[in-house]
Amino acid sequence: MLSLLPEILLRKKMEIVLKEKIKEAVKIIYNSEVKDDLIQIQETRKDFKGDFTLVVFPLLRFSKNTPEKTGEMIGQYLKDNFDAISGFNVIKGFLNLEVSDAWWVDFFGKLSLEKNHLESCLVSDPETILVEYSSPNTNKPLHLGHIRNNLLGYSLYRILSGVGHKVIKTNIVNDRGIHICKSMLAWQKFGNGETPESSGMKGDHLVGKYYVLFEKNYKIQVEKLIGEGMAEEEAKNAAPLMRETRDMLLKWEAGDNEVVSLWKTMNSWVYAGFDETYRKLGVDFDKIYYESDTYKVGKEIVLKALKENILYRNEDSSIWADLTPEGLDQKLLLRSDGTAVYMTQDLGTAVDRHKEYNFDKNIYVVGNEQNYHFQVLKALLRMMGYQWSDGLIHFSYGMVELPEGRMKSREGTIVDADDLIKEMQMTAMEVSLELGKLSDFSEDEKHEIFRKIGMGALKYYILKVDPKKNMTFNPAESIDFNGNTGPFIQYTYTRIKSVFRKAEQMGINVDNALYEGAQTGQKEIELIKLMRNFSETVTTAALGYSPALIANYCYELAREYNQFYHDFSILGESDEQVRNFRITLSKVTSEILYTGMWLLGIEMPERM
RNA sequence: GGUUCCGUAGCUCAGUUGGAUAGAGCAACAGCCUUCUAAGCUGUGGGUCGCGCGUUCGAGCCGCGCCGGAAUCACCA
Repeated sequence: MLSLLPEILLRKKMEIVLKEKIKEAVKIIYNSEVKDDLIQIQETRKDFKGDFTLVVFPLLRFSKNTPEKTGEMIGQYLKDNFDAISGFNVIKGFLNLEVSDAWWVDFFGKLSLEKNHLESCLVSDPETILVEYSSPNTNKPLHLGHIRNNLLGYSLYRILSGVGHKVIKTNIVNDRGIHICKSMLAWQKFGNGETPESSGMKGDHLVGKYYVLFEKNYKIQVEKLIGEGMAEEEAKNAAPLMRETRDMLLKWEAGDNEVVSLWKTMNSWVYAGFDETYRKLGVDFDKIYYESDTYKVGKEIVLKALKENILYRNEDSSIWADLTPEGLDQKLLLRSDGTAVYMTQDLGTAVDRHKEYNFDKNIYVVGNEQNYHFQVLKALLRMMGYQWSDGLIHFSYGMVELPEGRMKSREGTIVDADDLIKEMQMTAMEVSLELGKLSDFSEDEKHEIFRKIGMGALKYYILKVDPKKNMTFNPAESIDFNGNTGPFIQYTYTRIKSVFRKAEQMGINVDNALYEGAQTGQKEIELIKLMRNFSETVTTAALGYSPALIANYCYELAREYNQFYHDFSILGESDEQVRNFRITLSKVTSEILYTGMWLLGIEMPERM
């Protein structure tokens, strides 16, 4: 259980103190001891007057009175005995408590002094957490699905390290296996020595081209065999290309020079391509694992478990686990020809990692299509006696679909990551140029801004959705920069920055704007209330692995600020105290927006 | 068929220990720039929260049963 540090207590203080006061009230008025969980305090809904609301229904057993009367009694007690409460009203069974403006302003004063708004979110018991994300295959370029994966993984890293954990970003590269051999074989057969240099193609795209070429020719062979009267399953196995691929995999595992050399060359092309895409996405890794290393560890583990009779060998000498006692199925761990499967290497990777980092948690950012795989992985490790398998967490996120349905390589509907990134930045450029606010910037500066806006739009669009859910990626909608979007939040931020530039011109010191005794309005209080929720949102996001909570929070704060900005003049305010108060309000808003977006891996431009 | 997940406005999504009259954005329509950035703000319309039963003072949220959809159950990864 998470214990609260003093910083978060500050933010939660009102609820905690209120609870104590209400317990006191019930004790004095009704002579009863109340348990904590019967005192339900929530923020008052906007359509009612008040700041905090006590749900009185659970207390009726003590008052033996109507909800209205009970609310009245407790409300009156609080008003009389608690300075911060300036008034109350009772509607049905809800006691709405009004907190004095002075309390809010005082709270905001403390908030504005925080150097880093994440301090209030720090956990008291930091853990060592590995976050594995991206996990590409080296036979194809990255696509939209990988983008969601990378953005979620990276944001998770920011959030978890932001609240104080020691986080290691890892990537496991799927650089071996039958699928890799397919591209290699196709290149050997049809490539005529083509390289990224000779073709001018990005390496990962070039290799992907040969993978597609393989599938195309393989399909023709299979159809031909079926036409000759062979059953489909048999034809798939008997097709010459498939046999050659399997041979190649055997040679690879045996360390055949020619095959290994080709493999190294083609992989290096792919890595160069991936590095470029990662750089554009703004993600990176502390440690990269290669399955070409870990599958060996996996094999050893499997063979050891076989000796211990945890696994069994089939007649054809393939090795299996019987997971039926766990409610799962039989699982193959080594093929009859002795080669490893996906699960084998994942076993090896997990054991390797635990040896190296002794992690508390190992979070796998992997799509929900692999839910079963991770259920099996955990069960296997448990079976084999690895206690730490409890720390394996499958961060299972939903698929990205297009308005017309799933992406299908067959139908050419795969959204390529590089294309998409480029398109978003182009759109940002078009919109910016049309609005024409950046005419005094150099070309380089402008492009840096377009990049931030384009990526901000893309990242926010994807991260605002609950990771667990499948999402629809609507291209037309994703390039809309109005409403609940990344650019909307960036825009709010740049507006504040713009105010500060103006303030500077006017000779006003933004960092030290004193506002003692400033009169506040309802809108200002609303903003303070929202800002108060930041640390709790981040904490919940960290515990629930949900960047979406932070995204939606940022949106809400930006929307609230924009209303404030629209309704009130900041620098034009004649009362200096009020003006300074609004300046500080703007400053803290910009800080929180910046930090929130930072947790999502989204950069903020200073102007747009 | 087994397992897991999902179903909220025309569309995309919020709605976290069960709480008041279920919220945003997009799209449509009507307004607001001599003012700190209109990528903004305001307003209007739009809902049997898939259906039914149950638990509860109270259910979008919890339980059971249906209906609809997705994923998975490979000697693929």
